[in-house]
Amino acid sequence: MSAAAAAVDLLSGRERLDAIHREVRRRICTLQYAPGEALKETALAEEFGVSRTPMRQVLQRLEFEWLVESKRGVGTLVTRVEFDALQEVYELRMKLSELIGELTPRVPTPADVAAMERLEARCRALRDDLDPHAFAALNLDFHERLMSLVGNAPLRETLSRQFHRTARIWMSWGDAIDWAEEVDRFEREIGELLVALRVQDVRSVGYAHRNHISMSLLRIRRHVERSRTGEN
Amino acid sequence: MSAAAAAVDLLSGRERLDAIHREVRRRICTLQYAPGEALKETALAEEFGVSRTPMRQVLQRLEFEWLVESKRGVGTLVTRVEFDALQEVYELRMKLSELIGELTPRVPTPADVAAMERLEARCRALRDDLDPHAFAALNLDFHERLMSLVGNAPLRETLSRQFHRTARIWMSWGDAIDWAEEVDRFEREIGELLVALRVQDVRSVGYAHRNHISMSLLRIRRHVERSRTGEN
DNA sequence: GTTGCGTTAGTTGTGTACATCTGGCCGCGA
DNA sequence: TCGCGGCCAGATGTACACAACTAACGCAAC
Repeated sequence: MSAAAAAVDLLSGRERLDAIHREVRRRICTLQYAPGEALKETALAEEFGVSRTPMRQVLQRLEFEWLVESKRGVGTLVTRVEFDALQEVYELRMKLSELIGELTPRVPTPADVAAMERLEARCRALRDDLDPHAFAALNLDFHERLMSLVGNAPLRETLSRQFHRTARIWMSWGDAIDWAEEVDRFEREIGELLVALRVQDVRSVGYAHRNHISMSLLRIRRHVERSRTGEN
Repeated sequence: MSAAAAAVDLLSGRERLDAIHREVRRRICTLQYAPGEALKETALAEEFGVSRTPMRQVLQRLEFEWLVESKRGVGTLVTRVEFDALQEVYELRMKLSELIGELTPRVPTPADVAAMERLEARCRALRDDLDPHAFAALNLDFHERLMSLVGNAPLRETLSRQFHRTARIWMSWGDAIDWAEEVDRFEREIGELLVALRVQDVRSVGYAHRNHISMSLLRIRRHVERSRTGEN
């Protein structure tokens, strides 16, 4: 068992499986596990100090979330991020984000504002110290904060599911991405959301988030088209 | 192994698990398994001719869909349908239904119209021969047909997930429901959808479906409030 | 050099024994 | 008669051995 997995060893039953699931999902979404990479049940089980049986439960759950794909005799492959499939996810995420403020959201508290301000500070710190993994981690934490405002549980679950499916798309470009610009845009999104949060206008939070998803999609599409014409 | 499960015995691997999953889900949604009932892994595994291991995979999948809940030492309980939780699902389903025609739907074909007309005929036949189980089965088939029009795969998956979660609510009322009226309403919904289908207007299909979900929610709410005041 | 095939190491899928826990039953005592 | 507490049948959770399958490697024939 590894040191990183020692923390989850204290937990038992369902909580332990949830912790392992979150950890593996985080590794996938931060590209610690590369797309196409084969995860081995035995190795993961040993690392987390469990047998293959519960480990397989976790991987099956990740398969439902479209993050891995088990192939008999081969391994459990981390899914590749393909723009054509993810475009549909983006379109759905845009529509779902509008619903954040429409379906009985939770009223923002000063604690929410403070937490978002901390995220803003972390984002600012990234401008001078670029680190794709740290950027991805910030993105995940930001998402979790945003989700805490969603009062409708099924909507929250659906949003999270679709978010994690697309979370890796930024990381998969390698050096073709202008990180400074991305960090800048992200900081601006957090800033916009803070304005809406301070006046407790969750509807505007949802719309602002939708706009940023929309702009992300446009940038991704431009990038894909450029690289495709470049190949031809 | 039972006779009903002999059909799935020919399949192998993932297809077999999918078939078992659909069958158990159908039994839950048609109230063949009552809410609160304890399903036993061993009994189900024996019936479907598999061991506990793959049977547990199916049940875990049903747990993700909120249709069952595994409790150690007790059994795998079919979840109860509680209005307060399902109200959120209904609100999300209404919004999602509007998206059916907005997110690149498939263009309806004459085959779609014909299939929907067959469903209409089945519904008409139910008026004279009331059978809650047959009504539920019709509802499931209708849903599947409707979903075939949804071009956006993540939306289709989300809609199905939330539909199955609420599919049992009609059945759980027992004799308090006016079946003739429900069948009548359902036939009218199919009729409205047919009008839109014939002119290939999927957007109207989505909106009509949303309206019927909305009216369903109102009727359910009235029913719940009436029964609650009756209890006090 | 290239193509084809048999072998094999290694992976996921399945079956099964055992560990752990739960809820009800039974019996004892007040 | 009621209440409490230990016992136990039976359920899910876990570990592990084995089956089934895949891809790559080596070798032989052309």
